[in-house]
Amino acid sequence: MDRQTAQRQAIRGVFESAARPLGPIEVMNLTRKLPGQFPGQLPGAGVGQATVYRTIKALLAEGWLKAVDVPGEPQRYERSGLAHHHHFRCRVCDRVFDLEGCALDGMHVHLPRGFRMDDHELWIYGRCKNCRAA
Amino acid sequence: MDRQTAQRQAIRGVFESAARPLGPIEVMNLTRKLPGQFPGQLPGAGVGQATVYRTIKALLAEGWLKAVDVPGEPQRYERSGLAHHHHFRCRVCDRVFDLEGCALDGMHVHLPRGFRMDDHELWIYGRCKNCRAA
DNA sequence: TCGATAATGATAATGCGTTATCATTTTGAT
DNA sequence: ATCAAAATGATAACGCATTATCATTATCGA
Repeated sequence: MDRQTAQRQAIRGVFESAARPLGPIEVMNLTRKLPGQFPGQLPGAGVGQATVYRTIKALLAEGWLKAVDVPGEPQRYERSGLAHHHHFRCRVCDRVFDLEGCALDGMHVHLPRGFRMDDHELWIYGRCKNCRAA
Repeated sequence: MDRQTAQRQAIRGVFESAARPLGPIEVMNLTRKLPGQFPGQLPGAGVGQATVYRTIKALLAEGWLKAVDVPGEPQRYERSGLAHHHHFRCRVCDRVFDLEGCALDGMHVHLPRGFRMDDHELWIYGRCKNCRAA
């Protein structure tokens, strides 16, 4: 991860403009929609999936990305350093969106005696704006 | 699923006494601990994993079991018909426990305009009683 | 008790997400 | 501009959970 390539720029760009967690294939498809991202790029061309996986791995290692464990699905990834937040998964288009804030702030969660809570994760399921309209 | 067998009894029994969601391999291992569950059972014998998978599938189909989607892991299963509840995952022993009640009761979750919430899921991570002591 | 047939279990096969391979291309320091 | 080293991408290989296969065994109605 020490050379600058058009593919890596494209991948970082996709994450930065997404504002939602993306899976590897999602990333690959989004790079195909970037027009003329790199020199000599054919229309509709993009980044190969091996490169997407490799680059995500490297971006995780350097802390630029963070894994999001989606219940019942393979991992997606989002930019790290975002404020504490949770996610919404649309049951129609299957995309995951960021939600602002945390409904649990200051809330008390009742645990069995002797259990200790280190962390939590909240998932909201429903229909996103697009899929509700459709 | 129309014959009564010792294996099916054993599997149902394991779920009933577990009070927590179990994965197929977990179920298989637990059946090995049942002493003399079925005629001619050797000590430490249990139910084969093909049978565990098949039986879980059947119990899901008849509504006796319900899938639990654990973030970042394969599905586990629990008895259906339980009251609304959430889960605790111990980061040491990796077991999942039921929590009573719901911290979100009556809470307001802020969604982007146009989004609709149908359902939600809360995961608490930490150390269970056993692993905290150890 | 008998016998049709459903269930079991060892094992092979599948599906899918991810990683490794390797020939080719690109980068960036000289 | 040159060139060693790194990156890419097509594809093969892998790991893992799950499902299918099929010979053997168990069930339960007649």
